[in-house]
Amino acid sequence: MIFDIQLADELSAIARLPVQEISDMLEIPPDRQLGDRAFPCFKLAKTMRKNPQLIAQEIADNIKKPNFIERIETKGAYVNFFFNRAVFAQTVLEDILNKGERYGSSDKGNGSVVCIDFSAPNIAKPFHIGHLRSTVIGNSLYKIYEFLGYKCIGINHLGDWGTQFGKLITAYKHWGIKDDLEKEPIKALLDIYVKFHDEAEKDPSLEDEARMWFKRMEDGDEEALSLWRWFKDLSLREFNKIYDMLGVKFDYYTGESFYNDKMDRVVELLQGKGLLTESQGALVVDLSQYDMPPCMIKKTDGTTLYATRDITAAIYRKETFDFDKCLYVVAYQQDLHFRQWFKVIELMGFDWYDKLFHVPFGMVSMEEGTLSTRKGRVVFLEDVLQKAVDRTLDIIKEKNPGLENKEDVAKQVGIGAVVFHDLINNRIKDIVFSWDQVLNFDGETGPYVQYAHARAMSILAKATQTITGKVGGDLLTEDETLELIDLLARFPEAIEAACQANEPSIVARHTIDIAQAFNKFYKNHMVIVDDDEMQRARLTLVYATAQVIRIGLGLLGIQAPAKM
RNA sequence: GCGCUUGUAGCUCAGCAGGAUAGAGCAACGGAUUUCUAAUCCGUGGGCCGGGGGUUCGAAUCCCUCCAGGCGCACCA
Repeated sequence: MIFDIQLADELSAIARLPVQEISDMLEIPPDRQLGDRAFPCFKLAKTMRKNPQLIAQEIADNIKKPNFIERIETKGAYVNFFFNRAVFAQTVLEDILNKGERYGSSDKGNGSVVCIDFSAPNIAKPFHIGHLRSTVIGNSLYKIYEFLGYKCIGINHLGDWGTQFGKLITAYKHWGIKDDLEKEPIKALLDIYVKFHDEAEKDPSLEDEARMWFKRMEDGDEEALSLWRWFKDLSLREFNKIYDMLGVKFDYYTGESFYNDKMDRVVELLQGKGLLTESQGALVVDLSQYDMPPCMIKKTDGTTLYATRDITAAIYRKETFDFDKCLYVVAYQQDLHFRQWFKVIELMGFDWYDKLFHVPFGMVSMEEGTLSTRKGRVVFLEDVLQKAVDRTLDIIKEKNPGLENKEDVAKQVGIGAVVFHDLINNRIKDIVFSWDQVLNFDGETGPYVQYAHARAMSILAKATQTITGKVGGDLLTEDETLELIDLLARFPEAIEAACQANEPSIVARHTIDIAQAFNKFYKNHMVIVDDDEMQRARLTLVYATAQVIRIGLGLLGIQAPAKM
């Protein structure tokens, strides 16, 4: 934040430490009574060989006070700074007013390219709650990076190739009904897929048939390929329904099949570098000196694997987009897989190996155990979204029956609740799916934030004054007001931190904090009051708050209805 | 067995490039609405920050070790 930099500047002049270091040391006291910012002097004690309390006192006595600091106190080894609340409010709100919906954005990225590989569902398999995380985390990272000036490329690396399609074709040939597939494609595909596994246990020849069909696909057989294409189209149509609901877009849908004709070259490249060794009939890159199992490039039967495709895709993306960073938003189960093939990229001599990042996230399971489509232990995302929307609609009918376009709002809020629920905690945490938690709209939830925003919008609509350029910071000095403004002031830092850690939850948390502070402010201070100046000042704060909440939600891929 | 990861209130979690008395939400109980949306707000109770060692002026945070859970460990993706 600009203030902290200014403060660090002045401190740096006295403490004789670099501004950055000082700025990192600045902290927020545990209690506002102590001050608004604090500078601990313990560390200086060593270099200056002096009692830290004395140092604190010296700093307090000698520092040139920036204009937004009203007074300075010391307590023990801490120098505590108290804001001039009027100046602080004035400056922060002016900044938000000026930047509008770009508040918190920057050009830090300077147009450098970030590829984000996310979502990547398997074709012909239902989109369940486990697939949601990659989708919403990736989508949010896309927006965060873009907001900070990066050029983002969202890639949906569809699971659209492999033996499972041989199975599907076989199953379709035996039991498929075209009408079912057109009507409810995913469910029909899943049905025949499950049936295939049941039948194959009794009649193993079905497996051979499936392999035969996949071989025909790989050989370019038109019948096999057109069925494959049909399945893929049907699936994509279904996936797009969900992506539409979530408001998620991709720049490319280059799935696994896209790299079929590009892998030979990579295998040759590996060969040329002398990295491939034969092991039990398969081709692998030995990684034993890096304490990892070998990375398999070709199976005994000569077909390629996941790693082969990932390596190929990475090289293709580097050549095509010249990315500065490539993020893989994939569950943590695959940690080893990524470490392995990142190492292979390094061994191949590509100096950009350190620009590849696995962004792992925790598992979703059910109380009964891990998700398993085949065992029927699965919750379809569409059902979750639908239930959340239905429940929202019930609540709206009860609480706000006069609301127009109820259905639209219910969608925004219901889906927002599900998305927010997935983004609020650190990505790495496992989630045990619970309807109670997903459908809870109280407290630290998406609807809570949206509600705060709607309240703010409602005030703006009802106000008798309008916002002028004048902020009236001298009227915005109460405790609750300062708390809110300080959170607004620190919002840009939260976005930076989220970007640096590839962690959308940081934005989600901060946005919750703002909503909370706003609700507190709302409770304690009437906005629409007779005093015109006061009304205008508070209105400005309300306007700024709504603006920032909207940005925060937007970065999470969540909408902010004006009424709910 | 080895590797990655998690362990903080009854539950879900934040805090973890060390800093002042460990914070939220949910659940429970008790309050607040003739005023801008009560999907809200206020209050009460609830904690050997997994255990033990170490580093430090200072450790939930860093290091070591142990314990417990999750995940992974070549022909699936």
